[in-house]
Amino acid sequence: MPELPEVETIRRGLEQGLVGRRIVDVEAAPDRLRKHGPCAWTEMAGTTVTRIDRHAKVMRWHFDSGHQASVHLGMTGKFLFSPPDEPVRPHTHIRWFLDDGQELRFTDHRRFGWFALHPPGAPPMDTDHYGPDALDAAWTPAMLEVLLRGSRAPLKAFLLDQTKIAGLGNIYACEALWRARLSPRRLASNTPSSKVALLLASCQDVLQDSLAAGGTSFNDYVDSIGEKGSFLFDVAVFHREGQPCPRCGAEIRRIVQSGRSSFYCGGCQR
DNA sequence: ATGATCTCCTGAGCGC
DNA sequence: TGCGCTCAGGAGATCA
Repeated sequence: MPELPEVETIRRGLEQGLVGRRIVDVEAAPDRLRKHGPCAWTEMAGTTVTRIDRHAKVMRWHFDSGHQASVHLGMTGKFLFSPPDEPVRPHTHIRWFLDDGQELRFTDHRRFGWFALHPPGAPPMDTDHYGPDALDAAWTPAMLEVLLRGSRAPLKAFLLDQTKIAGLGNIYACEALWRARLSPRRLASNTPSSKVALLLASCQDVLQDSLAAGGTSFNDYVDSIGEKGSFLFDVAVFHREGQPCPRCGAEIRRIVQSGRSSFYCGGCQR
């Protein structure tokens, strides 16, 4: 489940292997992904990706033709560089044939991801409704506090809301709340002022720590070269129901909030 | 207007 | 062993 650190790791991998390479040809199955933008993917043939940036979990590819593509990996989206003779895996939706003889392949078996190609002069608006990227240096506790006070959702739902703070997913929302010693059930608007700075720092630190470790390697996450995350990132509560809290020893609980699992320590998260 | 729920999709994991 | 059921979850659509 790629979240911000995983997407950033993949973005860096693509920056190494894709940027500056001419795309000789593209083979695509247009109906296999849930959203593919106004342009046919084959319009990428003959272009070169000049830059890749990222907002939250969405990558933006810039082409020398002026096209731009928004890319979301959903739950299971993956990019893999492959030699051309490598067998094509099931659920491969796009293949880019590069001028160095390599292929880049996009696979996504659950098809929650999207690859939206937009024409020159019509920049994608896919993330216009997003809040600032969680790692944006411009964040201040005061900004976060305004958003918290204006919400009636539980803290966990608040952190998952990409229109407020963009980039956190289920894993890091759980982990950030644990670090801040805040219960996922607490209403966002009831977050004590004295805790807002800690919550912001916890969100950013958990993402930075994971990024430093190459992304959490849960389930089937791999970076663009096909390597698993280095797995150095230590998860305190996520998927650890029934185990002792590494901080206070109380049992880690699992509850369902807005249809998603929240893991937290009933002992030290208030 | 806001938050909760439903929906998409498929493989993994489980019980019988 | 193998079938079939449930679950996971990002985020847009829909409901309350």
